[in-house]
Amino acid sequence: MVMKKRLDNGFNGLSDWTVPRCPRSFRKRVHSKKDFEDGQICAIELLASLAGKLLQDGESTACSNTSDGDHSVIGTNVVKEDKSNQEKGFKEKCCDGGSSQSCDLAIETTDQKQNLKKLQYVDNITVFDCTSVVVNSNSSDEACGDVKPVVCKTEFGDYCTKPEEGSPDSLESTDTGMKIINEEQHGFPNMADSHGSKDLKKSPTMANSSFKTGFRSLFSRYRNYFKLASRDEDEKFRSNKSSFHSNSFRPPSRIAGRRIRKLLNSKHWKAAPKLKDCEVPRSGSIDDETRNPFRKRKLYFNSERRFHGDGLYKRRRFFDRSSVVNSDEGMSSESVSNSPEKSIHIDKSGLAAVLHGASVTTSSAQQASFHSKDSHVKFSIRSFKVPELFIDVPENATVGSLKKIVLEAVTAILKGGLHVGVLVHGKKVRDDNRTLLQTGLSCKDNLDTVGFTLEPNLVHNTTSPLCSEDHPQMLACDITELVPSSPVNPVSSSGILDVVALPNTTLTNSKIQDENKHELITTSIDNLPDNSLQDCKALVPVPEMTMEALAVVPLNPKSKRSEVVQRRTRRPFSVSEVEALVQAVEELGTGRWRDVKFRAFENADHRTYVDLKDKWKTLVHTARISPQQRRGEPVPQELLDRVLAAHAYWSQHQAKQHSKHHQAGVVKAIEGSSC
DNA sequence: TTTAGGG
DNA sequence: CCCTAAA
Repeated sequence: MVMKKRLDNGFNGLSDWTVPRCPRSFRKRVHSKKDFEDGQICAIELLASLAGKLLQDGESTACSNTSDGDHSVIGTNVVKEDKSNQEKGFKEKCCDGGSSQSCDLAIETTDQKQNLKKLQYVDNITVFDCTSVVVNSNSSDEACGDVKPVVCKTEFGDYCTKPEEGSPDSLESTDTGMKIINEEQHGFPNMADSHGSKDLKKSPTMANSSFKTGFRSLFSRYRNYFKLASRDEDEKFRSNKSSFHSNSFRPPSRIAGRRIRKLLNSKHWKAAPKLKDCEVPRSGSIDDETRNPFRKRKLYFNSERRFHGDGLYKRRRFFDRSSVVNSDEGMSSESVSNSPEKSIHIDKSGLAAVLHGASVTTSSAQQASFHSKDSHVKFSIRSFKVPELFIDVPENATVGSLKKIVLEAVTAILKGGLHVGVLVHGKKVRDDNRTLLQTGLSCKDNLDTVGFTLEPNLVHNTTSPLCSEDHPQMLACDITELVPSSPVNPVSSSGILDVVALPNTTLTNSKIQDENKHELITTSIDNLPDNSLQDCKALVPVPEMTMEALAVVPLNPKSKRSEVVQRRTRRPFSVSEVEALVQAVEELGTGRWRDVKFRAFENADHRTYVDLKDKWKTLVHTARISPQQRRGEPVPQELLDRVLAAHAYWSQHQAKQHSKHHQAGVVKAIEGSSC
């Protein structure tokens, strides 16, 4: 139930994804000794069936069927999950990103025939303990663009994956899988001609909404991407809205954000509320106009414009969520998909290269597991978040200039260099000299409380056009899992994979290499050849798990704490914000915080209507107490007076309304009873 | 989802 | 700011 819900949210509520799944009994399989034995058999059978399969079908591939595939299990220890939905989600987002014109997103495609041989490759492997391994593997099917992950569990480091039944392009082979990765890094399935684009047409709004997240998710989805989030799309979308009078209108991105937040916070799911489209617009009513003495001016708080003027400006924003949060996000749709390397082009300018090169920062992993025998704490970083780019340009700016700005912004970030921060329980560990043990990072601990952050080296950015917002925040990453103390570099050793070897393509990578060795390591780990699995210690796989997979295989059942959400960073209201708030409340009254939010804090994503309401509450309180008792940034008395005035007015107003309502209700009741 | 109010 | 009941 929860799982389902999450998925739906993660994919913008797409409900038409009929994702076939194997019975829960399969997914929940517990590994036993028998599993181990079966695991042995499995490999052989796989090869056998595979060979037959290769002979059998040449190329006919009904993609829909293949992905649905029956679940005739070869090994009894097979758990399968279908990620096609995610892939689809990505496509939508991606395509939308292209169509929305803030950048030209073109997805390269390789020779598809090359992909025909598409094999399942073992993408990620997680060791939960010395006796169990979870393999999360995918097979790619370019025909439909689906990614078909298979999660298997076996014991003793043995593993097997289940080839897609009926899928000609399934093959059980790990090292071939590596090759595939290699091949596909030069391009990926043409998304335009897949069904993802159809969905786009169906739901433009949704598509639009998913632009940001989609773009953002590129990075984590395709681990060699640079994740770049651009806000301008939905900002624009919102600002195009000419009035606030539609109560039913909800900026999609915000909703998505809320959803995520909700996901993080909710312990239970409620039925979705109905849209109240028929609701009478509240803010525009004549009643308001005539009665509200405050309604005159419109003060729109825009944190950006207010401080930077209307000219071109860019600034960076960073994700302020700690990894603790991200451990949740990790289960979300965004960073889950394991897909072969792909490339993105944003124009032909340098950005593409930057994006590509920066891919190193990504990696994926899920939850931690560890060997209690050795005292090494093993980490694996699921993915780093890259600073979000916040771009605001005049409408009459050219697309070219926009591109340039984006490029500059990205370049500036990358040039600035990065630092790594470590978070434990959402708190930054500043003392570099502390041991992990002292920090609370023992192998016995839940490592999901650990987070790494990428912190831009702002010092070097002085020449950049970027201004940093607030405090330099971190780009949280999802940490997840274990990395052996002396990890092998499968990339170099195997020689198969050069995806991760892209590092030197840009300055970024070398930087990152220097500063984030861990990340590099874990990144490469993703592609461990299976033989490395034999060495439990050397195993540093990074499983990208879907939420479902996660549900299937509770990686760390003990860690309920992983759901602990870090408290939001405190962000005191500035005077200008207060002013905007007061202004809005004067006009709209208390009790309409959503409208207030849209009116005055449209672009201040970090201010929720609840925040505004709370702030108003404290403002009223502040206004009532003596100036000596007030703390924090002093609010001009004039504003406080207005607060009191407005509060008094609206309280009265509300009371009136209330009594009216009451009367009306009474009348109605009387009428009803008299009939 | 939004509002309202306590913590 | 968080949490959550209630709408």
